[in-house]
Amino acid sequence: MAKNAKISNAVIKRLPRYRRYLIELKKKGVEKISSKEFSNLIGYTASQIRQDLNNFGGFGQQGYGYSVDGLYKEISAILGLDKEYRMVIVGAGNLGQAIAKYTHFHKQGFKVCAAFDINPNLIGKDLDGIEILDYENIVEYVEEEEIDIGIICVNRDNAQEVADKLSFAGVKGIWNFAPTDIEVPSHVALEVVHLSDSLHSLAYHMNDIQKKEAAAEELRRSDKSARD
Amino acid sequence: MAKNAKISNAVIKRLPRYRRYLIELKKKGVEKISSKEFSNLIGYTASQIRQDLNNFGGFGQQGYGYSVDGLYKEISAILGLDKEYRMVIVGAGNLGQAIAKYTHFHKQGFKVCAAFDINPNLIGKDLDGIEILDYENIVEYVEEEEIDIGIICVNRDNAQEVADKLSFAGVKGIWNFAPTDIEVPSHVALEVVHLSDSLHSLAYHMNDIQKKEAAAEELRRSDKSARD
DNA sequence: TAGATTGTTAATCGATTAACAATC
DNA sequence: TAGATTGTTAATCGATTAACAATC
Repeated sequence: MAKNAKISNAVIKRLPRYRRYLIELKKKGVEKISSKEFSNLIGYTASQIRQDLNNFGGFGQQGYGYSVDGLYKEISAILGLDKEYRMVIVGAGNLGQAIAKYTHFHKQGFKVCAAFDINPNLIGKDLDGIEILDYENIVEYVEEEEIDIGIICVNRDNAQEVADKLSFAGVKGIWNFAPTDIEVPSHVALEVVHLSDSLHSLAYHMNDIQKKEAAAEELRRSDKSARD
Repeated sequence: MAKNAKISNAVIKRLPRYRRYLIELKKKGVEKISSKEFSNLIGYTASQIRQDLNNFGGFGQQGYGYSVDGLYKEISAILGLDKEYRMVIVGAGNLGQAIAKYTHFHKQGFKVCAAFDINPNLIGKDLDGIEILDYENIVEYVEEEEIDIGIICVNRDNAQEVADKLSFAGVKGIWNFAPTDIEVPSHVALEVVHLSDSLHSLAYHMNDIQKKEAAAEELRRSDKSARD
């Protein structure tokens, strides 16, 4: 059964992934799956899968496994994906516009209701049905339209100011794409996407692989010369 | 001094963040910082900061602290940011176009050389100086132009095929934005940005906060009625 | 030199994996 | 019922934090 203990973020971060694989299984018509079969598919240990799921409840059946559809529905509910979310984008530059147009989120119940900017050349424009409005009016819009999530796509220097305004206006969550760290009140959830950090991490791993390959090559070379 | 042991990914993921704060400090003209001062700023413990840095070398000086500029340069070098990287985008839809136009990466030495698509309506177009080319020709382009990184912005179903082709063509790293897991050869570095997963995680935390607030409210209510 | 702060070892904490009794 | 597989406790592993000797 469901526990009251705090669930670690490592577990939460795995849930969307479980859910993606369950969607694939459903598509293939698979009706049940054991933790061992799931382990082979998703790459987590069977033990970890059972531990993770048991944080939320006993969704399986001994001797049988887990119902694919049942588990899909449970995880969707845990993540809150049985609800609809209303979002605004702040900063209608390239990234903001791309997210506005990215219909993928809309299909999953995350609706972009409007975008906001301070640039008079952008205000009034339409992005595939999503209007760019004046940032001046964001607080009343968020209140009146009952916006749940604010997406920050402004530059680094303005990110905190936008986060403060969104929090004040009453959003429940902030999705930050600005390349800086921001602070939000404890009643606002914060999720960060640091694209630059991600790219830097990629650069590290690329160089690490190169370095290891060079070292291995050096070893072969010196081995060979020792044999000669 | 630098160790040979494998450095955990948790450490690597913190390096770009250290670097961001060091840039801010440099801007402010701060020349040295102790692990304790850095801890107050960045929010990691002083102990963790010293541990992290000592994975790569003894960059500090006892009794003094760390040189801001020196540490910035060391971390930049560790991440491989003292080099230039040549990138291609595969999939010139909304996201691909946004990344192509996002000049932020270019400033940091990550140059988008071209975008690729199969859509005849897109091929030949120009995205702020970046041309959209025919995906047919991607292998020879990557080879001839010595591309280091492939950015996957195609849909889920085509992501693995694209990853295979990029790996075959000789990229050293793949940055995957497609909402699916892909496999790459061990000599290719892989970094993933799962936007949907991130959004789902945000949804979880929003609902978690709401649930806790509701529970706290309920507690106050029942407390009050017990007192009455 | 005395004070400050690192580099590094030891202790703690938390997350993952293994084992197995419960049970379908 | 026997076999399979979960739910859950125990053991292990790895990452973080604390402590302190080394040293600038």
